[in-house]
Amino acid sequence: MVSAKQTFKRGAYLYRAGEHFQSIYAVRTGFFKTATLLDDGREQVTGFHMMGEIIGMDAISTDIHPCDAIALEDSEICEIHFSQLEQLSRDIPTLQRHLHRILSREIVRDHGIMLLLGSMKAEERLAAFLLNLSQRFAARGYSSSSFNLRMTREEIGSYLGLKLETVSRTFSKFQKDGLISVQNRSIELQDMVALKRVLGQQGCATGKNDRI
Amino acid sequence: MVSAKQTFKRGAYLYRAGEHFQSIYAVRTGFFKTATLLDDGREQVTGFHMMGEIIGMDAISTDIHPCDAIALEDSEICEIHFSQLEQLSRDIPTLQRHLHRILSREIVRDHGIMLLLGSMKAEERLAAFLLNLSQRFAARGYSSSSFNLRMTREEIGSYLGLKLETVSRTFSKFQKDGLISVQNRSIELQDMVALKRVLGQQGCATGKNDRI
DNA sequence: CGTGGGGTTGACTCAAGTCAATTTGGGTGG
DNA sequence: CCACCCAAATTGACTTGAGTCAACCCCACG
Repeated sequence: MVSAKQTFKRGAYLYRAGEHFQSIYAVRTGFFKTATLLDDGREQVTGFHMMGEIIGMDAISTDIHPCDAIALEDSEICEIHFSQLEQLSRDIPTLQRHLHRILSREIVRDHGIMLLLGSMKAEERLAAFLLNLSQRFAARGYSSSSFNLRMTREEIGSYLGLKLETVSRTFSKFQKDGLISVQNRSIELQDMVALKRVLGQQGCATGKNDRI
Repeated sequence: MVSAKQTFKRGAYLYRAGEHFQSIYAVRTGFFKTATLLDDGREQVTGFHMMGEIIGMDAISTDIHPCDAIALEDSEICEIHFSQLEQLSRDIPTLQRHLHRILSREIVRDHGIMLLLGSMKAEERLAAFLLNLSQRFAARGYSSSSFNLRMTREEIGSYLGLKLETVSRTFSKFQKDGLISVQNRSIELQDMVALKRVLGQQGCATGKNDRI
């Protein structure tokens, strides 16, 4: 069912919008973004995906991938043939349950982002974003306070519903206030408590280990 | 598996956030909203659900309902016991596939809303909202151009990431421009082409029969 | 009949977008 | 190895769309 690992260079497409759906993919190492190209040419980022996360589940409903998946750094992927997975999950109830949980979790995550996009302001969005990345790195055994962003300011902005200038300005403000230290893609969270306070003031629950 | 229909009066809770998950629910007649209560007391609407749609799938991942589901008018519900559904879908591959499609479709819909919230402005959001409702009514054999809103301006705003005043103002503007006719909850779409143009200018694909 | 929740409208404010100028830094080819 | 180049990032000045606050209307309902 799980084919051999495949590797993808930075910038390579795992799949493209419009392609026929056959498999979902588990990120083994590296970092991906998923994004849809809008009619007017702009790109909307729908998610960032790191080690251990599953990509491609949004294609099950139509058998067509609705978005692109692009490696943001050299990455390794496990392809999971979906109809084989379905077959197997018929015989293994716990696998079946696990699959359903994963699908459902994706829905919950999306609701979290809807919340963020619908009711938070720029600083809160960025704080939520950084804390979420931090948690996900921590859960994978990396530093929770110091990491490299794999994506551009524009991609962050697209994901968070902000313009790249706003992302940049907000990072600068956080740095000025001593919450973080940024230089280019490398980030250090210097005062997580304060970052959480930025979030907390507007009241948004961030799922613990979840991609927001 | 499918228990007898249950009825819910307007304002009644189908389930509440925090309750244990056991079943998903198919709306037979009526209209529901799902919403989460934020820490600060405000409510965030995550969806509106009408005849034929399934509610509660976001609870599969944790076995706890993450949001409330509330009837916006007198409604009938079919409860679907989820572990029985899983059991059955082990024996009926087409049912299994159908379930997966439904779960995946929910993800796709959420991505659509993320798009809306992240990149559209007020008029575009409202136009998308109205056209989406119109499509869903049409798909169920009701008029696509004339219907009653079941929700308040505040609930629409919460769903679309706008304040109720903005919703009201934008309706008024649409009316002034001859795109729609509103009085209170009753809406008539008078110029769908123009409404689609409002959408089109920013470039957002609206799924055909999908709840956005 | 009141009363109150839902809705509309206006005046004002401000957060974020836009436009533009500059700096930085990584990658490439000579 | 260096110089150049271009994409990414930063910062400033200005604009604007939507939020805020407030007054008011209008039914529906007790």
